[in-house]
Amino acid sequence: MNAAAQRKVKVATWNVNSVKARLPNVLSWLKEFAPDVVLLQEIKCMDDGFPRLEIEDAGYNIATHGQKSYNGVAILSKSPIEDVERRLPGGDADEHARYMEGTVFGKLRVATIYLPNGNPIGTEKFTYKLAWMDRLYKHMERGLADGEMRLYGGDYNVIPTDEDVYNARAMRDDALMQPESRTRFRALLHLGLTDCLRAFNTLPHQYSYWDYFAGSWPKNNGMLIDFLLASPAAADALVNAGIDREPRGKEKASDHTPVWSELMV
DNA sequence: ATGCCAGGTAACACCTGA
Repeated sequence: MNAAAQRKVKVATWNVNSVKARLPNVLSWLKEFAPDVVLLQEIKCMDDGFPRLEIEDAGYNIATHGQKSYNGVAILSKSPIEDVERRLPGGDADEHARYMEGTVFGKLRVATIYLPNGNPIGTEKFTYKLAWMDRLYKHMERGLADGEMRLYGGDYNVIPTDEDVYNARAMRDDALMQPESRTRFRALLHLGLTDCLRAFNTLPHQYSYWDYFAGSWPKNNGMLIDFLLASPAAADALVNAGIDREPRGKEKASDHTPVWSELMV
C-alpha cells in the first residue's frame, strides 16, 4: 500500500470520435465531471488542430499525438505532464497515432491507447491488430518492471467475454470477439494488471460503447471495450471506478462514454 | 448478413469506424 497517499486523483479514458466535433460535449463534461487526468482517443486531428486554448482555459495541461483524419490520442491533466513518449516500440513502419504516455502528478505514469479495430477478420487489418497487441504486451512487460504506479487506459477494441456484449452471437465474426484478440487481452492482464472497473463492478453487461445506428443506445445494445488497466502499485491505490454513461445520452454524443477510476497518489 | 449513423476529406462520393 502507498502509506504516503495524499491526494485522490480521478482518471478517465474516453474515445471522443473527433475532438473538434465533440468540443462542446468535452468542455461541459470536464466542468461537470471534473476529472484530474483524461486519456483521449480518436481526436482525429493533427497536433496544431487540437482545440488547445479552450481546454487549457478549462484548467488542463495538454499533450497530443495527432494524425490527419484518423486516430490520434491525447492526455489532459490538471498537473504538468512530464516525460512524454509518443511511440509504441516495435513498429518501425507504423505511422498510426495510437499511443502516448506521460507522467502526471509527479509519480503516476499514464498511457492513452487506441488499439486497432482489426475488422474484417482474415485481412491485413486483423494481422495488424494482433501484431500491435504483441507490441503492447512487450512494452507493458518492460514498463511494469520498475514497480511504479501505472495506468494503461484506452479503447482496446476487444470484447473480453460474451457477457461484455449485448449479443455475442450477432458479433461472433467480429475482430473484437476473436479468440486471438481475447487471448492477447488476457495476456496483458496476466502481466499483473488490474482492470479497474472490474475491481469494483463485476456485473455482466456493463458497456462503454453503443453504435450510432439501429437505436443501439436507447436499446442498450452496447459493448465493453474501453478499459483502465492498473499496475500492482496503482491497483493498491485504487479507491473507486465506474462508467459515466451521461455523455452518451447528450446531443452530438461520441459513440463511446468515459470509463474512470480514482486512486490515491 | 447487413456500417442502419457519424466524422473527415474533399468535392457533391468515398473512406473509416466496431
